[in-house]
Amino acid sequence: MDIMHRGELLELLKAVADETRLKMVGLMHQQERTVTEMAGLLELTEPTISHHVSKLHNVGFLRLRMAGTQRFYQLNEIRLAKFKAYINTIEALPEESAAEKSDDSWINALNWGDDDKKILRIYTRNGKLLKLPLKDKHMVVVSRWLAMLFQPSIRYSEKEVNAILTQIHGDYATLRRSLVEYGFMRRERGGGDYWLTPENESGK
Amino acid sequence: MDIMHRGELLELLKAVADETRLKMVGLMHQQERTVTEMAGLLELTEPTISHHVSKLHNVGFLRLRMAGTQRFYQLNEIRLAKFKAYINTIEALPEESAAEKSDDSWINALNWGDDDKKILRIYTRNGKLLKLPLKDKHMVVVSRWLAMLFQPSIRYSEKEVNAILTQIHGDYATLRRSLVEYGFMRRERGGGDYWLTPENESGK
DNA sequence: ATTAAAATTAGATAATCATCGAAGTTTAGA
DNA sequence: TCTAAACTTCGATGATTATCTAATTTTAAT
Repeated sequence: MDIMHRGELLELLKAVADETRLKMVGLMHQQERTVTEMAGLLELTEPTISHHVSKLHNVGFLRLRMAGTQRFYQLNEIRLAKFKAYINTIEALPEESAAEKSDDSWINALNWGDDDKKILRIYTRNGKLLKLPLKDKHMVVVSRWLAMLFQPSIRYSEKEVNAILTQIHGDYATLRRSLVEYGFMRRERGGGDYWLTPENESGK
Repeated sequence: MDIMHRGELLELLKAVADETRLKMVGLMHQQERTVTEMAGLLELTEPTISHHVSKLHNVGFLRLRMAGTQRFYQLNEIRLAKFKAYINTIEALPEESAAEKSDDSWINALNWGDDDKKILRIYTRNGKLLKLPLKDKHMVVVSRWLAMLFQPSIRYSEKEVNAILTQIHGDYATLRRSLVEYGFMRRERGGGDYWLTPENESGK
């Protein structure tokens, strides 16, 4: 798997090095929680909790399930396990190499309309998703981009799909569902492999 | 050993969730470093590095060796290992019980002069050392207090002494040496057990 | 005693960020 | 189409803190 650089571990540490967020991690362990629920328990306002949820979610510490007007957040145990594993190398973290520093030129290289490029720029940096879009329109654009990570005519197991998407954002499950929901990928009825839908193979 | 509460782990996380300090952790791994040296390497001023060293040292992440006007800091691997171990319980940390919340009344109960009590209050909170005193006079007062953690006429192995002192501050080695240096404890020539010096048994 | 080196402390500034109230968005249902 | 609930976003505020310069302390050496 990929190596963790100092900058990445730093982001995870910052996400968790806050009293309120540390409490929230405890609350979202082994059960789903809504923003309103946590606001009540911690005696803070909903905007404040929403702010913290966003910080935790953006680094992939949370999984999200949407149901009606509610959003159920829960700890992403896999991401957390990775964090714990990387902590063990905290004294010996490699520098970020210059090559992989801030580069968004890949967006320009896309054969897309300017509007879509602008949207993509909102949510990505260095080829990673900073946060998940809320607006449907934006999520479609992001999903179209994600579809480019897969090869035409190839069948992927769920595990493989997750492995690819987790490079982009910790909440790979939400990304995977969006790919299917917006028609960029299909899967066999009742579960099984995934593959690109033909009309989207070109990424446009 | 003792249980780690949320507040304690939070302190450790905050100490390490900073870009400069994370770099410093790397620098002080497997070798001693001085403030001036790190200031040069990180291109920051000495006061800035001193500030960060203090944050790391206060939570016990560093060991200190003094030599002339220089202070050599190095990672306290034991404390770091403990931190790594506790990270594994991050989702399920207990609250701090009300009983162990902010209580400094124990200082008043001491049969000491007001000046010494005042000094002790500078460096301690809730029975723990916030930071190590620099002034000799202050360190003597702190050492006299530390001596009260031991029983008269009992011999302690170095391991036992360390176990007791580590409850007070992560840099137990410095504390242990101070106890001997200021005459509150003695040890056999050439190493071996420690014991309280008789004239200090009463803690005064 | 003076001086020099290393480190810390004091005080100031600027940036970051947790929190809030108000306003906007999305979804479900009447 | 209107309303209500859940959540997010916006804009503002206050607290924290990383960093600096200047001043102080500590130790060693001349």
